[in-house]
Amino acid sequence: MAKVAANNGEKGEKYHRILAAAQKIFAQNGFHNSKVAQIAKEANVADGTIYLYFHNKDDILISLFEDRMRMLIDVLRKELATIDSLADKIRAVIRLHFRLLREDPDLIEIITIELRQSTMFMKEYQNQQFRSYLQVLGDLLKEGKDQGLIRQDVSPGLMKRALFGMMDEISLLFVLSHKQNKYSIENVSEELSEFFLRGIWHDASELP
Amino acid sequence: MAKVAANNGEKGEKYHRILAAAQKIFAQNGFHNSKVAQIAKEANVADGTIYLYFHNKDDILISLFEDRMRMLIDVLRKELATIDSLADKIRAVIRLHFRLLREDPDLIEIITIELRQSTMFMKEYQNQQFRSYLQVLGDLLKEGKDQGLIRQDVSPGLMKRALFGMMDEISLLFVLSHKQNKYSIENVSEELSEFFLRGIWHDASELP
DNA sequence: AGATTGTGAATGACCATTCATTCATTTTTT
DNA sequence: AAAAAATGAATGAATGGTCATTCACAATCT
Repeated sequence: MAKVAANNGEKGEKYHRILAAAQKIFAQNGFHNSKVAQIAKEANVADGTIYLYFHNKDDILISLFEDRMRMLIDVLRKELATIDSLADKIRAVIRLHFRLLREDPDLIEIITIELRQSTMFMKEYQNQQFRSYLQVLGDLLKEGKDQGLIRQDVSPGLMKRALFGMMDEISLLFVLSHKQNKYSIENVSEELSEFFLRGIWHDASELP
Repeated sequence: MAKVAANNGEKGEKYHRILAAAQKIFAQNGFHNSKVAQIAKEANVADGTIYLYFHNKDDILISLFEDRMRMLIDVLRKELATIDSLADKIRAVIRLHFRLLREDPDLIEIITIELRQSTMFMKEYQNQQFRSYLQVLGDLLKEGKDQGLIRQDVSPGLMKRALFGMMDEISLLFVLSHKQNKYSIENVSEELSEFFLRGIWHDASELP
C-alpha cells in the first residue's frame, strides 16, 4: 500500500510508462497489429505486469485515449481562457490541434486512426473525453450564435463535428505522408481557420 | 478460364456475391472482428470458395473498397455532367454523399470506418480509387479558382480533403447513432453545402 | 474423360491472458 | 537491532482458444 503515486496524474509511474509505450506501438502498427508483448518490451516491463495495471488490451487503448484527451482538453481550456475575441478562440482551437500534430504526432495518429479503428467498441465505453472535447467546440459556436457573430442557421452540434472532421482528415494527410508534405503545418492551420470562420460567420467582411 | 463473367462488372456473379456479403459483415462487425467463415456463410458459399476469388482476407476488403469507390465515382461523374453551375456541382457532391448514407448505409459505414481501419495496410496498396474520388473534388475547386468564383488563397488540395473530412465525420455521426439523430439527412446536406461554399467562395453575397 | 469449380474438415500459427514462482521491501517478533 | 515472517509487485513460460488458410476429395461442366 502506502504510496498512491506521487509524480503524475495519480496513477503511478509504471502505469504511465505503459501508456507511453502503448501510444508509440499503437501509432506505429495500429491497435490490432500491436502485440501486448511489444508494448511490454517498449515499457521495459514483463508481459504480465501490464495486467496488473489494465484489465486487457482494449482497456489499454481506452485508458490511453481518455488520458490524452483529458490533457488536450485541459490545455485547450487554459488557452481559451486567455483569449477574448471569439474568432481568435476558434483560431486557437485549430492552431492547437495542428501544433500537437507537430509536437506529438503519435498522439494525433492515435486520435486520427485508432479512434476510428476502435469506434465500434468505443461505442460501449461512451468515450466521455471525446465528447467533452467536442463540447468545448460546440460551446464556442453556441456563444457566437448568441452574440450574433455567427449565422443563425448554423447548428453548433453539426459544425463542431464538421470542424473536427476537417482537422482530423487533414491530420491524417500529414500523418500518412510522414511530413513530406507540400503544405506547411502553419499555413494549413491558417487557411483552415479562415475557411471555417468564413463558412459560419454572419458577415465575412466583418471578420476580425 | 472461359467465361469472364457476363452480368456485372466483368468478374462473375459469385465474386460479387462475396463482396456484397463482405460489405454487410464488415459494416456490422468491423474488419478485424469479421470472420471469413461468416462472410462465406452470408454469401452461401464454402469457406474455401472465397480463396478461389480472393488472395486473402485483406484482399477482400481492398477489392470491396475499390469496387464501391469505382461505382461512386461513376455516379458522381455522371451527375456532375448534367449540371452547369459550379456551386450546384459542389452541392451535388455533398448531396450524393448523404443520399448514399440513406440508400446504402453499409457502404458509407465501410468508407467511414474501414477506410481508416485499414489505412495502415491500404497505404501499400495506394488506394487508387479513393485518390480519384478526391481528384474529382479537387478539380471542381481548381475550376472554381480559375473562374474567379473561389478565393485565390484556397488550396484545392487541402480543401478537397477538408470537404471529405467533414462529410465523413458527419456520416460517422449518423452511422453510429443509427438514425436516431436529431438532424435530418436532407438538412445536414443543405447546411453543410452552404457552409462549405461560403467558406471558399470569393464573395459569399454573390452565391447563387 | 478431362477440366474446372466448389467443399468444409483439418491444420497450425498466432497471441492474449494466466498463474506459479521469485524476491525486494516492510512489518513483526525476540 | 537482528532475525523471522509476511507481503504483494513483478516476472515470463505455459496455456488455450481463435481463426485464416489449405488441400484432399466431390460435384459439375464441356
